Amino acid sequence: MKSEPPTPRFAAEVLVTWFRKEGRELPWREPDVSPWHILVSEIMLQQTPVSRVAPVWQQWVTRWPLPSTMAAESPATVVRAWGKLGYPRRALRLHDCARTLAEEFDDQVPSDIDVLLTLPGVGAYTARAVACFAYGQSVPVVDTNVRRVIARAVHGQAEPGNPSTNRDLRDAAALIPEIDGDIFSAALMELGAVTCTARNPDCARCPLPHCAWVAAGRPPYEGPPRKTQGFAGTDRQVRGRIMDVLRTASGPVDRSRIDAAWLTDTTQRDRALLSLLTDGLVEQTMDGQFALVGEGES
DNA sequence: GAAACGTGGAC
DNA sequence: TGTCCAAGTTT
Repeated sequence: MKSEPPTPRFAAEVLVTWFRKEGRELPWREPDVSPWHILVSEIMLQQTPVSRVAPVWQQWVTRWPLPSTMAAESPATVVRAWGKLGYPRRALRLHDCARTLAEEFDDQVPSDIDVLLTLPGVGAYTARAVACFAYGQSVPVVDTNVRRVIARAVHGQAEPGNPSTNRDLRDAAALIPEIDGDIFSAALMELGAVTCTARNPDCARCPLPHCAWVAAGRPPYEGPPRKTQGFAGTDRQVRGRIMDVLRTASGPVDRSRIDAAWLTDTTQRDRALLSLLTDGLVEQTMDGQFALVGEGES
């Protein structure tokens, strides 16, 4: 007899059960982790792998137990503690966020998605991740993993097309069960992170009772080539070099130290430095030296 | 919607 | 060795 695809409800129960048994024991998933610390983990995890986030997050939890304790620090201190997680503007925004929470939210992280969205560095993903993981709300949480799982299991495509927040949220919302919706959202992400991965999806271990992509014979991705972002020789690399000099230094440095960080193209070097000043990551001191913003404040 | 934005591990 | 990829947000 012909077997129908299982109902979404059935698939959801299977996935929730799988997650409870197989889900990774990540430090921010431990009981009694505060919403503030979950928010910190989510910001750090934006485009940065779990393995690199974990040790830094552990230090931050101990060092800054409340938004107000972080807000009391200079931006330079926070950016330096951010280390080499990448995209240091995130550290700056998180510091801003801490200040906002301390001053306007009584040191508490709001639970309402629309309020969360007003916080610096908090976008469509992070707002829902906090609502779901910190407050147990049954809401769709769409990251790159979820988009990939839905592309495969639901749409039968090897890879998702270009992101579309509204469409992606609708897709994910349609799958959420009435019971354990928060666990389900976490499970969907986890499946994409550990099993339904970008490179070598481990279909043999997939708990889903039905996958449209597998049913179609795992056809290769058909669609416009996705834009790959280079790095070597870009302004981003130069910014990274300059930030590394400033993070490593204990205080303001001479212009010559900045210049030594990128010798091949002085125009590009100047442009990168200017962009760091514009971003508010770097500042120039009265005597013409350069430093992480707020260096010497606290 | 496109482009910019770090860093390092894996293949 | 070079490309791909990682719990996205902002402009």
